[in-house]
Amino acid sequence: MNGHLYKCLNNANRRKILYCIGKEEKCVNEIAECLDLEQSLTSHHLKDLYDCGLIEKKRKGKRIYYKVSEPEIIEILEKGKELGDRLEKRC
Amino acid sequence: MNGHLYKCLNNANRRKILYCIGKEEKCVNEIAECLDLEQSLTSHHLKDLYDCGLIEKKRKGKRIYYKVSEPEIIEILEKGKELGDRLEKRC
DNA sequence: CACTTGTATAAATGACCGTTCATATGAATA
DNA sequence: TATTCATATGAACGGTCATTTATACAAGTG
Repeated sequence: MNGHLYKCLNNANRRKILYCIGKEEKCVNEIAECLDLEQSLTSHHLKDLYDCGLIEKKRKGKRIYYKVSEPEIIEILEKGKELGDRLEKRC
Repeated sequence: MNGHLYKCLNNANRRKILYCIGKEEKCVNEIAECLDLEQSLTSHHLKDLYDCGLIEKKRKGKRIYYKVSEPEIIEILEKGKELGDRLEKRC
C-alpha cells in the first residue's frame, strides 16, 4: 500500500488510529483497546499506515509504539472532516 | 456515495476530473476528452463527485456543465499531493 | 416527427478491500 | 529453556469498486 495516501485515509478505522496516535505514541494493544478493535485488525491497519509513511514505530521491550509521523497529517484529516461536513449540509 | 469524501478522492480519475474543472466549468464530453476517458465512465465519476457535493452542475441546452463547488477542494487536493510526495521520499 | 447529439443509467465482470481466524514470530521472564 | 506476553502474518471470505458494454433518456435540429 505504498504511496496510496487516499487509499489509506479511505477507511474509518485507519483514520481513528491516526487521531488516536496523533499526539502521543501508543503500543498496539493500547490502540486496539482505545478503538475497540481486534489486535489482528489493528496490526493490519498499522502496517498499511506504516507502509504509506503516515506513522512511525519504535520498539520498547516487547511492545512496539506507533505515532503519526508528522503533524500536518492530522491537520489534513481535520480539514477533510470540515469539508466533508460542509458538503453534507449542502444537500 | 453521499458523504464519503475520502472514497471519492481515492480514485485517480476522479481527482483528475476535479483538477480539470477546478478553475473553469466544462461539459461532460470536454472532460472526457481532456482526460481521455470514455463518456460513460466520465458520467459515472461525475455522478459520484456530484452526490458527494464536490461538484455542481448546470444545464445549457443539450450540454451539462460541471465545476468544482468550492475552491478549498482543490487546496486540499494539493495539500494531499504534497503530503503524499513527501511521505514517499521518506521511504 | 424523425434524427442527431449529449448525457445518464443498468447490468456484468474482474479486481481489490476489510475483516476474521488461525498461526507464527519476537522478546522478556520464570 | 519453557512459558507468556505482544505483535505480525497468511489464508479465506464477503463485500465494494472501477470499468466496459449496451441501452435509455433528454434536448435541440432538420
